[in-house]
Amino acid sequence: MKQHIFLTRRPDAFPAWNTAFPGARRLPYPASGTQLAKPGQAVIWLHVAGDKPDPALLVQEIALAAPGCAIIVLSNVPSDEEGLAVLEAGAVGYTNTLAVPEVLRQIAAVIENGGLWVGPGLLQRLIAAMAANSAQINNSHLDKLSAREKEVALAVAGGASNKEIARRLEISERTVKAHLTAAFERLGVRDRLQLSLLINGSPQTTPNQPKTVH
Amino acid sequence: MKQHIFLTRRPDAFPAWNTAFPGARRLPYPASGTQLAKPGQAVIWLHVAGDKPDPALLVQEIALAAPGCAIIVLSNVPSDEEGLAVLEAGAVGYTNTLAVPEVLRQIAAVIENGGLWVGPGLLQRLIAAMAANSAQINNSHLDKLSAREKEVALAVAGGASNKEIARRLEISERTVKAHLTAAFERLGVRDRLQLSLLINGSPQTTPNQPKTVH
DNA sequence: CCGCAACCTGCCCTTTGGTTCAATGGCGGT
DNA sequence: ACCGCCATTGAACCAAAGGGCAGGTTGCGG
Repeated sequence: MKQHIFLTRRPDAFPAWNTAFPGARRLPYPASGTQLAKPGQAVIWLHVAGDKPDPALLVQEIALAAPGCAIIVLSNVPSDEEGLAVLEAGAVGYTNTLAVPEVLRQIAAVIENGGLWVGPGLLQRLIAAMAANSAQINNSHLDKLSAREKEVALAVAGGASNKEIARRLEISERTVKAHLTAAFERLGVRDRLQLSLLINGSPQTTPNQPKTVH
Repeated sequence: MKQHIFLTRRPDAFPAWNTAFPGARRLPYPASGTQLAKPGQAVIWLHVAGDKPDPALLVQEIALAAPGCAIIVLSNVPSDEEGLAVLEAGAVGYTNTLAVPEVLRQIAAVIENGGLWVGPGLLQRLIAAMAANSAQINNSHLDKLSAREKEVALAVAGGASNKEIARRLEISERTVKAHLTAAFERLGVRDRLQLSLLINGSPQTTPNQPKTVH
């Protein structure tokens, strides 16, 4: 079992930590440049209260002061944004300051096995976002279009005007319009802007009324 | 401790599972419509070998057969895509079939505390993707616009027409156009479509000639 | 008070986008 | 040969977008 170190500005509170790890040390934030722990020999629990020192920056500093040590952030007011920021900065865990000892030990166990600990809420958001992301990559909408319609639709999704597309494909502007009208119909959108949102995979696409099919 | 059930097509292998959970049952895949476990009373470990039955669909079926039960997917050939798919489908864990008993117990503990278990590799990818995503949300372009211009710009980026925006903001359509003209000018774009691409953070935005400023 | 920026609007105009009603020709399947 | 799908186009038309000109209000800092 590695050495556990709690970093906090208020060294007098939070008995849950002592309960979870009786042998842990409890320290104030270290000064920049100091050595906090032997490389890789400790687990750092970082308590952040507000956003006065940017939590993400703090994590990066601590990482320098204790190279190779796992850093877990405990936040008084956890938010998905903050969690994302600290994890991006290199933390391996993010949870509420008020977590009960059992959960703290749980997290420690996961971290010591090389895992990352993320709260269910944030994780759900991550998964949803990622799924939406991959959905927009192999975006099946284009399969509904004919070869030529696809070309035109992609050009529109890139921001081109009808005239530009006509020049690029060496067809008349009228034909561009014809392909577009067909594409709108097939994809159930109203105009080129919504076509673009659909193809580019906008976060929140308004699901238009699909217009009576015939 | 809840009942653990292993679902696999090959009921003869994987002694690690028995080691981790000596009292666990081991069953073949259930037929559609059958009741697999009492609602919420079990943890289902689902072993998937290839992608013959789509793992995600399988998860959804199992979820019906054992409502309220946590489902953890064990994959012979884990991949980020597969992990993402099964988590999206409702699984609460995803790991390698070859996980050692200690890790299996670890996962079980996390799941029983209401957590989700995701391998570090996938999690890292999720975080990176999410970070990229949020970066494009608070994109600095909007800061160049006035409060009102920002509102209409966002509406346009969502696919709204001038008429709709006018109604929503309770201003005349002419004013909407005025705000838009100003926004185009400030952001150096030509029309609403390119505005949308800029704000929604299109992958490859054609960086238009910024039109001689004056 | 004056200048300035933001916000709001009407009138009128041009350009672009989108549709309706056509028609022509190729190509593959029945 | 015929049908369906696709690509192409013209003429005409209407709606939407975009912008020039002109004019208002409000609020804020010098």
